[in-house]
Amino acid sequence: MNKYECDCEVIHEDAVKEVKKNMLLDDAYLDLSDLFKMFADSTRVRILHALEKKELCVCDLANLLSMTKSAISHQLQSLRLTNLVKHRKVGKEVYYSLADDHVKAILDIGFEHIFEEK
Amino acid sequence: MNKYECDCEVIHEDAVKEVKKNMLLDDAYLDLSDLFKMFADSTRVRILHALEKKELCVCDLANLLSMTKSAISHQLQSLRLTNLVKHRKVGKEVYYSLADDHVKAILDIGFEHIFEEK
DNA sequence: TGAATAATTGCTCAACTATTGAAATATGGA
DNA sequence: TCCATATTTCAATAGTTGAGCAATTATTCA
Repeated sequence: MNKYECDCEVIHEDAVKEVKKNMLLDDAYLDLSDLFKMFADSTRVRILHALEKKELCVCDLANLLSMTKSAISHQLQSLRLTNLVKHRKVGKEVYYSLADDHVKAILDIGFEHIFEEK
Repeated sequence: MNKYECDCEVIHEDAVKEVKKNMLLDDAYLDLSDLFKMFADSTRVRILHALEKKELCVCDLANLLSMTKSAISHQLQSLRLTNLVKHRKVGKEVYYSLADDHVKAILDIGFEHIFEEK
Protein backbone atom coordinates (compact mmCIF):
# COMPACT_ATOMS: atom_id res chain seq x y z
CA MET A 1 0.00 0.00 0.00
CA ASN A 2 1.66 3.12 -1.24
CA LYS A 3 0.65 6.26 0.57
CA TYR A 4 0.83 8.28 -2.62
CA GLU A 5 -1.45 6.05 -4.58
CA CYS A 6 -3.75 4.82 -1.88
CA ASP A 7 -3.94 7.72 0.46
CA CYS A 8 -7.59 7.65 -0.56
CA GLU A 9 -9.94 5.72 -2.80
CA VAL A 10 -10.35 6.82 -6.36
CA ILE A 11 -13.71 8.46 -6.34
CA HIS A 12 -14.21 9.45 -9.94
CA GLU A 13 -12.09 7.03 -11.87
CA ASP A 14 -13.40 8.00 -15.28
CA ALA A 15 -12.85 11.70 -14.67
CA VAL A 16 -9.31 11.03 -13.48
CA LYS A 17 -8.57 8.86 -16.49
CA GLU A 18 -9.94 11.42 -18.88
CA VAL A 19 -8.00 14.28 -17.34
CA LYS A 20 -4.88 12.14 -17.22
CA LYS A 21 -4.95 11.78 -20.99
CA ASN A 22 -4.63 15.54 -21.33
CA MET A 23 -1.80 15.98 -18.89
CA LEU A 24 1.63 16.76 -20.25
CA LEU A 25 4.97 15.32 -19.23
CA ASP A 26 6.30 16.47 -15.88
CA ASP A 27 9.02 18.44 -17.62
CA ALA A 28 6.48 20.72 -19.23
CA TYR A 29 5.07 21.67 -15.85
CA LEU A 30 8.52 22.16 -14.41
CA ASP A 31 9.47 24.43 -17.30
CA LEU A 32 6.22 26.31 -16.99
CA SER A 33 6.58 26.88 -13.27
CA ASP A 34 10.20 27.90 -13.76
CA LEU A 35 9.05 30.51 -16.22
CA PHE A 36 6.48 31.90 -13.80
CA LYS A 37 9.01 31.83 -10.97
CA MET A 38 10.70 34.70 -12.73
CA PHE A 39 7.50 36.73 -12.44
CA ALA A 40 6.95 35.66 -8.85
CA ASP A 41 9.21 38.22 -7.21
CA SER A 42 8.31 41.89 -6.95
CA THR A 43 11.85 43.06 -7.64
CA ARG A 44 11.92 41.13 -10.88
CA VAL A 45 8.52 42.34 -12.07
CA ARG A 46 9.54 45.90 -11.27
CA ILE A 47 12.68 45.40 -13.34
CA LEU A 48 10.71 43.88 -16.21
CA HIS A 49 8.09 46.60 -16.07
CA ALA A 50 10.79 49.27 -16.13
CA LEU A 51 12.48 47.67 -19.12
CA GLU A 52 9.17 47.64 -20.94
CA LYS A 53 9.58 51.39 -21.33
CA LYS A 54 13.24 51.52 -22.34
CA GLU A 55 16.56 49.79 -21.98
CA LEU A 56 18.53 50.59 -18.84
CA CYS A 57 21.87 49.71 -17.29
CA VAL A 58 22.39 48.05 -13.91
CA CYS A 59 23.15 51.36 -12.28
CA ASP A 60 19.98 52.99 -13.63
CA LEU A 61 17.88 50.14 -12.29
CA ALA A 62 19.61 50.31 -8.90
CA ASN A 63 18.75 53.98 -8.68
CA LEU A 64 15.24 53.54 -9.98
CA LEU A 65 14.39 50.78 -7.54
CA SER A 66 16.51 52.01 -4.62
CA MET A 67 18.44 48.79 -4.34
CA THR A 68 22.07 47.83 -4.49
CA LYS A 69 23.68 47.17 -7.82
CA SER A 70 24.55 43.73 -6.52
CA ALA A 71 20.93 42.79 -5.94
CA ILE A 72 19.91 44.14 -9.34
CA SER A 73 22.75 42.32 -11.04
CA HIS A 74 21.71 39.05 -9.44
CA GLN A 75 18.16 39.38 -10.62
CA LEU A 76 19.20 40.43 -14.10
CA GLN A 77 21.32 37.35 -14.34
CA SER A 78 18.37 35.13 -13.45
CA LEU A 79 16.25 36.92 -16.02
CA ARG A 80 18.99 36.52 -18.57
CA LEU A 81 19.41 32.81 -17.93
CA THR A 82 15.70 32.29 -18.50
CA ASN A 83 15.77 34.38 -21.68
CA LEU A 84 13.44 37.06 -20.43
CA VAL A 85 15.87 39.92 -20.93
CA LYS A 86 18.71 40.49 -23.33
CA HIS A 87 21.73 42.73 -22.91
CA ARG A 88 24.25 44.64 -24.92
CA LYS A 89 27.54 45.88 -23.63
CA VAL A 90 28.84 49.35 -24.39
CA GLY A 91 32.17 50.00 -22.79
CA LYS A 92 31.82 49.41 -19.09
CA GLU A 93 28.06 49.56 -19.16
CA VAL A 94 25.60 46.78 -19.83
CA TYR A 95 22.21 47.73 -21.19
CA TYR A 96 19.29 45.45 -20.51
CA SER A 97 16.02 45.20 -22.38
CA LEU A 98 13.12 42.77 -22.68
CA ALA A 99 13.91 39.67 -24.69
CA ASP A 100 10.61 39.45 -26.57
CA ASP A 101 6.94 40.34 -26.66
CA HIS A 102 5.93 37.40 -24.52
CA VAL A 103 7.33 39.08 -21.47
CA LYS A 104 5.13 42.11 -21.94
CA ALA A 105 2.16 39.92 -22.75
CA ILE A 106 2.54 37.96 -19.54
CA LEU A 107 2.89 41.11 -17.47
CA ASP A 108 -0.13 42.66 -19.16
CA ILE A 109 -2.42 39.75 -18.53
CA GLY A 110 -1.26 39.65 -14.93
CA PHE A 111 -1.99 43.33 -14.44
CA GLU A 112 -5.35 42.83 -16.05
CA HIS A 113 -6.17 40.16 -13.54
CA ILE A 114 -5.12 42.04 -10.43
CA PHE A 115 -6.74 45.31 -11.45
CA GLU A 116 -9.96 43.63 -12.45
CA GLU A 117 -10.36 42.08 -9.04
CA LYS A 118 -10.68 45.41 -7.30
CA MET B 1 25.04 59.34 1.55
CA ASN B 2 22.47 56.60 1.21
CA LYS B 3 23.85 53.36 -0.09
CA TYR B 4 20.71 52.71 -2.08
CA GLU B 5 20.64 56.03 -3.80
CA CYS B 6 24.31 56.81 -4.07
CA ASP B 7 25.80 53.38 -4.41
CA CYS B 8 26.64 54.60 -7.87
CA GLU B 9 26.25 57.71 -9.94
CA VAL B 10 23.09 58.13 -11.90
CA ILE B 11 24.26 57.48 -15.36
CA HIS B 12 21.18 58.17 -17.40
CA GLU B 13 19.19 60.53 -15.27
CA ASP B 14 16.67 61.39 -17.95
CA ALA B 15 15.97 57.77 -18.76
CA VAL B 16 15.49 56.94 -15.10
CA LYS B 17 13.13 59.89 -14.61
CA GLU B 18 11.10 58.96 -17.64
CA VAL B 19 10.76 55.34 -16.64
CA LYS B 20 9.96 56.34 -13.07
CA LYS B 21 6.88 58.21 -14.27
CA ASN B 22 5.49 54.97 -15.64
CA MET B 23 6.14 52.87 -12.61
CA LEU B 24 3.21 51.83 -10.45
CA LEU B 25 2.92 51.77 -6.70
CA ASP B 26 4.86 49.06 -4.91
CA ASP B 27 1.61 47.34 -3.98
CA ALA B 28 0.81 46.67 -7.60
CA TYR B 29 4.08 44.82 -8.08
CA LEU B 30 3.59 42.89 -4.87
CA ASP B 31 0.11 41.85 -5.97
CA LEU B 32 1.38 40.94 -9.40
CA SER B 33 4.22 38.82 -8.07
CA ASP B 34 1.84 37.17 -5.60
CA LEU B 35 -0.38 36.23 -8.51
CA PHE B 36 2.50 34.69 -10.45
CA LYS B 37 3.74 32.91 -7.34
CA MET B 38 0.69 30.70 -7.69
CA PHE B 39 1.90 29.65 -11.13
CA ALA B 40 5.48 29.26 -9.94
CA ASP B 41 5.12 25.76 -8.55
CA SER B 42 4.80 22.68 -10.70
CA THR B 43 2.27 21.03 -8.41
CA ARG B 44 0.00 24.03 -8.63
CA VAL B 45 0.26 24.35 -12.40
CA ARG B 46 -0.46 20.65 -12.73
CA ILE B 47 -3.55 21.14 -10.59
CA LEU B 48 -4.63 24.15 -12.61
CA HIS B 49 -4.01 22.38 -15.88
CA ALA B 50 -6.02 19.39 -14.71
CA LEU B 51 -8.91 21.59 -13.65
CA GLU B 52 -8.90 23.21 -17.07
CA LYS B 53 -10.38 19.99 -18.38
CA LYS B 54 -12.97 19.35 -15.69
CA GLU B 55 -13.77 19.90 -12.06
CA LEU B 56 -12.25 17.41 -9.65
CA CYS B 57 -12.30 16.71 -5.95
CA VAL B 58 -9.29 16.65 -3.64
CA CYS B 59 -9.11 12.88 -3.76
CA ASP B 60 -9.18 12.79 -7.57
CA LEU B 61 -6.33 15.26 -7.71
CA ALA B 62 -4.35 13.31 -5.12
CA ASN B 63 -4.68 10.20 -7.27
CA LEU B 64 -4.01 11.99 -10.51
CA LEU B 65 -0.84 13.62 -9.25
CA SER B 66 0.27 10.80 -6.93
CA MET B 67 0.41 13.02 -3.90
CA THR B 68 -1.20 13.02 -0.49
CA LYS B 69 -4.57 14.64 0.00
CA SER B 70 -2.93 16.88 2.53
CA ALA B 71 -0.47 18.32 0.03
CA ILE B 72 -3.21 18.81 -2.54
CA SER B 73 -5.51 20.40 -0.02
CA HIS B 74 -2.82 22.85 1.06
CA GLN B 75 -2.20 23.93 -2.50
CA LEU B 76 -5.90 24.21 -3.25
CA GLN B 77 -6.27 26.47 -0.28
CA SER B 78 -3.56 28.79 -1.60
CA LEU B 79 -5.21 28.80 -4.99
CA ARG B 80 -8.54 29.54 -3.37
CA LEU B 81 -7.21 32.42 -1.31
CA THR B 82 -5.85 34.02 -4.46
CA ASN B 83 -9.11 33.47 -6.32
CA LEU B 84 -7.69 31.19 -8.95
CA VAL B 85 -9.98 28.27 -8.22
CA LYS B 86 -13.52 28.03 -6.92
CA HIS B 87 -15.17 25.17 -5.14
CA ARG B 88 -18.53 23.66 -4.47
CA LYS B 89 -19.33 21.21 -1.79
CA VAL B 90 -21.41 18.10 -2.34
CA GLY B 91 -21.75 16.03 0.76
CA LYS B 92 -18.30 15.18 2.02
CA GLU B 93 -16.68 16.04 -1.24
CA VAL B 94 -15.40 19.38 -2.42
CA TYR B 95 -15.21 19.95 -6.15
CA TYR B 96 -12.69 22.40 -7.46
CA SER B 97 -12.66 24.22 -10.79
CA LEU B 98 -10.91 27.21 -12.32
CA ALA B 99 -12.17 30.56 -11.09
CA ASP B 100 -12.18 32.34 -14.43
CA ASP B 101 -10.77 32.52 -17.94
CA HIS B 102 -7.73 34.49 -16.86
CA VAL B 103 -6.26 31.40 -15.31
CA LYS B 104 -6.42 29.49 -18.57
CA ALA B 105 -5.13 32.52 -20.46
CA ILE B 106 -2.09 32.81 -18.21
CA LEU B 107 -1.34 29.11 -18.51
CA ASP B 108 -1.75 29.22 -22.27
CA ILE B 109 0.61 32.12 -22.80
CA GLY B 110 3.13 30.42 -20.54
CA PHE B 111 2.93 27.17 -22.50
CA GLU B 112 3.27 29.14 -25.70
CA HIS B 113 6.47 30.68 -24.41
CA ILE B 114 8.11 27.47 -23.26
CA PHE B 115 7.18 25.45 -26.33
CA GLU B 116 8.29 28.17 -28.67
CA GLU B 117 11.76 28.22 -27.18
CA LYS B 118 12.55 24.69 -28.25
C1' DT C 1 -25.01 7.36 18.05
C1' DG C 2 -20.88 5.36 16.12
C1' DA C 3 -17.93 4.11 12.23
C1' DA C 4 -16.00 5.40 7.96
C1' DT C 5 -14.24 8.67 4.88
C1' DA C 6 -13.27 13.37 2.54
C1' DA C 7 -11.14 17.39 3.54
C1' DT C 8 -8.73 20.75 6.32
C1' DT C 9 -5.38 22.51 9.57
C1' DG C 10 -1.16 23.09 12.59
C1' DC C 11 3.27 21.95 12.81
C1' DT C 12 8.02 20.90 11.52
C1' DC C 13 11.85 19.89 8.52
C1' DA C 14 14.49 20.45 4.54
C1' DA C 15 15.32 22.99 0.56
C1' DC C 16 15.39 27.16 -1.70
C1' DT C 17 15.68 32.31 -2.38
C1' DA C 18 16.62 37.32 -1.98
C1' DT C 19 19.55 40.48 -0.18
C1' DT C 20 23.84 42.44 1.28
C1' DG C 21 28.86 43.69 1.84
C1' DA C 22 33.14 42.50 0.22
C1' DA C 23 36.11 40.84 -3.17
C1' DA C 24 37.03 40.07 -7.97
C1' DT C 25 36.74 41.25 -12.90
C1' DA C 26 36.51 44.25 -16.87
C1' DT C 27 36.81 48.50 -19.22
C1' DG C 28 38.19 53.24 -20.45
C1' DG C 29 40.92 57.17 -19.80
C1' DA C 30 44.78 59.91 -17.75
C1' DT D 1 50.64 51.47 -16.59
C1' DC D 2 47.61 52.98 -12.94
C1' DC D 3 43.26 54.49 -11.35
C1' DA D 4 38.32 55.04 -11.26
C1' DT D 5 34.13 52.97 -12.16
C1' DA D 6 30.46 49.52 -13.94
C1' DT D 7 29.40 45.05 -13.27
C1' DT D 8 29.70 40.45 -11.57
C1' DT D 9 30.66 36.94 -8.24
C1' DC D 10 31.18 35.01 -3.52
C1' DA D 11 29.76 33.95 1.09
C1' DA D 12 26.77 34.58 4.87
C1' DT D 13 22.27 35.32 6.60
C1' DA D 14 17.44 35.95 7.12
C1' DG D 15 13.30 34.72 5.36
C1' DT D 16 10.10 31.91 2.61
C1' DT D 17 8.07 27.74 0.88
C1' DG D 18 6.39 22.92 -0.12
C1' DA D 19 5.64 18.44 1.66
C1' DG D 20 3.95 15.16 4.86
C1' DC D 21 2.41 13.55 9.46
C1' DA D 22 -0.88 13.73 12.93
C1' DA D 23 -4.89 15.58 14.71
C1' DT D 24 -9.28 17.65 13.76
C1' DT D 25 -13.61 18.74 11.39
C1' DA D 26 -17.55 17.67 8.51
C1' DT D 27 -20.53 14.61 6.41
C1' DT D 28 -22.80 10.20 5.25
C1' DC D 29 -24.75 5.98 6.34
C1' DA D 30 -25.87 1.96 9.09
